[in-house]
Parts: sequence; C-alpha cells; structure tokens
Amino acid sequence: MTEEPQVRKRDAAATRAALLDAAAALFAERGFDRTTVRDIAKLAGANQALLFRYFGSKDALFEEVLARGGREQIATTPPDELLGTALRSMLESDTGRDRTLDAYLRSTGHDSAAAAVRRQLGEEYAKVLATLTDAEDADLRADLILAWLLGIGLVRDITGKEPLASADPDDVCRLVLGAARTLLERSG
Amino acid sequence: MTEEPQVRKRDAAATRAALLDAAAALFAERGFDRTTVRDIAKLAGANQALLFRYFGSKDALFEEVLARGGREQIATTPPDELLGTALRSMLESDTGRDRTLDAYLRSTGHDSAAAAVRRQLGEEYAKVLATLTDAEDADLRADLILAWLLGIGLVRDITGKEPLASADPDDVCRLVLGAARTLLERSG
DNA sequence: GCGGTTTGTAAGCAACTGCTTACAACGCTA
DNA sequence: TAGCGTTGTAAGCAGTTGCTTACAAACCGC
Repeated sequence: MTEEPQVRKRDAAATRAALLDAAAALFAERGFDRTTVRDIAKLAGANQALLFRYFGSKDALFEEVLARGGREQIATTPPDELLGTALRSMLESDTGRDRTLDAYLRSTGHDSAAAAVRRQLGEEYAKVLATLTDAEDADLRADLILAWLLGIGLVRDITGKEPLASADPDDVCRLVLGAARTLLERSG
Repeated sequence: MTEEPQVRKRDAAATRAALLDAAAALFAERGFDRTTVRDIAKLAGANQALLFRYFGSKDALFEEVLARGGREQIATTPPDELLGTALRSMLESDTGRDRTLDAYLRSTGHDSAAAAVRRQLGEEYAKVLATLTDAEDADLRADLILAWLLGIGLVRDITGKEPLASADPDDVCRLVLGAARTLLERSG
C-alpha cells in the first residue's frame, strides 16, 4: 500500500497514484480530520501543491480514496459469498489488506461530499446482501447485516476491544454467519 | 439538552453545566474534531476562557461528556432488559433523547484520553451482556452483540441509510432480538 | 536547438485552532 | 464599607490548516 521512495522523474500518473496510496493509508490510520495534506504529500514523496493540482481539494481526494477501495471487493465477489468474504477480510489482520473500511469508520464525523460516497457504498453492499433472502423486508434485513459488519469493524479495529479484537476469525465467522442465517432465513 | 438563554449572573455550577450540555450537543452533531471550543462556549452563552478554567482542555471536556452520558443507561437498566432497552433507545428518534452514542460514533478518529473512556464504556456494556448467556465464549458473543448495537447506530444515525434509518423500531427489535437470541442461546 | 506545454518546487497567505493572560465586575465576609 | 476571592471578559499568541501563486526544470514536437 505504501510506495517505495524511489525517485520518479516527471511521471504525473505515478505521482498521482502515490498520493492516492499515501492518502488511503493515512486516512485509514487517523481519519479525515486528523490527516493533513502536508503529511500525505510527504508520505507520497511529492509536493503538496501537486495534490491540489491532481485532485482539486482534500475532500475530493478523500472521496476518490473511498470510492476506489470500496468497490473492489464488491465487484470481485459472488453475492452468496459476499457476507463471508467481507467478514473474513475484515477479521484477518493481513498487513497488506485493504484498509478502506478503516478510513470509512474513522471519518464518520466528516460530512460533505464523502457522505454521499459512504451512503452509495452502503447501498451497493446492501443491495447484494438483500438477494440472500426472499423475505418481504429483505432490504431491512440486509441493512442489519451491513450494520453488523460495520459494527464488528468498529469494535475490532477502532476500539480494539477484547476479546473480539484478537478473536479467531473462524470462531467469529461461525457465530456471526450462524445468527445471520437465522435472520435471513426466517420469513417471520 | 440545550439550555435556555436566560441570563445567569455569576453561577459557576450553572455555567459549567451549560458548557457540558452544549459540548454534548455539538460533539454528537459534528464529532470531536469539527467542534470548536468557540462554538461550544457560544452555544452555552459563556466565555471560552471559562471552558478551560472548568475542564482544563477540550480533550478532558470530551471525556467528561462521554463518561456522563454513557453510564446513565447502564446503571438504570436490569441486565436482561439492557439489550432491548439500549436497542430501543437508539431506535426511537425522540428529540430529547440522549445523543451520547452519536458523539461516540462521530469521534472514532479521535484517540487520546477519550479512547480509554470509549473502551471502558464498551467493557461495561459487554460485561452486562455477557451475563445473558452461559456459553463458554460468552465474552466474545457479548462483543458481537455490542458491535451490532453500535453498527445499527452507525448506519441509522450517521450514514442515514434507508430503509433502516426510518424503519419501525418494533420491526427492527423483533429481527435483531430474534437473531441475537440464537447467538446467545446456542452453546455450539 | 527552440517554443510551448507539462511536471515539480518554494514560499506564503489568510483563516482558524486550542489555549493563555491580564484585567474588570461581582458578591460574600468581616 | 473595605478587602478579597470568585466569576466573567477581551484580546492575543503561537502553531496549524487548506489552498494559491510565482517560478524553475524537464519533456516533446518541430
């Protein structure tokens, strides 16, 4: 995720990508408000003026980070595996895993344009999850599953609460998927 | 929650309380980082220097807001009703309801001392929730329930996602409590 | 090589931030 | 009423913020 500090000579695309990667890393680590454009530029090894040339504003950059990271998983996972896959990718603390969710969760105080991206991202996830049940209120049930996913990420990665924070992913998956199945299957 | 703008003449306790109320309201609405001490003082009808005299720092004020609001409910609710009560109080959009959870959720990017309060608050809730099951991994299951509660608050109040945001509290309670019961009861 | 465009840089601006200080007004006690 | 601690106020400080500007250096077609 973080780029190597090798010298790039006059490569706009690479500089843009480096800024985007650096921004994603810092937003995930500190949230929107506590990340400065100076820090992003420094981590990317670029001049901060370029950040504004390529993205326009810090807001727009944040928007692009969220949009890029969020849509990846949803596009590459079949619906009936989305819940398990999303849950697992959140539970596994791979050093190189995508941290877009952290950026999302750590920036909940920030409104503006990013709120629209956040909402739309939620819509897309929920839409897929809703296909997993044929209950009348499928959309509501999907929202509740989505809420659970986000809540688990919140408690694990932000609050760091034990025992959930360092629980075995298998155990968590078994418990969550079990309860989620009853939520999705019972049509009462 | 907001105080009446009546003139108070030299009443330290009232001024302190007004600052605390104003802070709670603004932190809930905008989160920690996007709330300024000037705004808090202005809403409270007090001078901002008093904020530092009575609370020491913005951080300490935030800590006190979280600690005050969070412990109320937990202290006044019997364990076996805590889940339902907490869920309901979150779902009902009373204008005068306690918005401490919002302050909590909107300030997830903020570390420091408040993180300790946040964690301890979670501990207390989870400890009570853990008494609801006699499964071996009761603490983990309690964490998952807590995560669900927070996630629902996140999706409802912060993201504002439909249909969950304006769903009938009864429907949500029925679905969540149903699934939660299977999570707590099955000892496998 | 030359002109113009693209990429990178340094410096700074104006606004805002948390917090402090120096001081005035008040009210209680003696 | 005089003295004094408490409460309230105005102003400002030093640092940080997002963003802009003016300019230098590299690149490309000719």
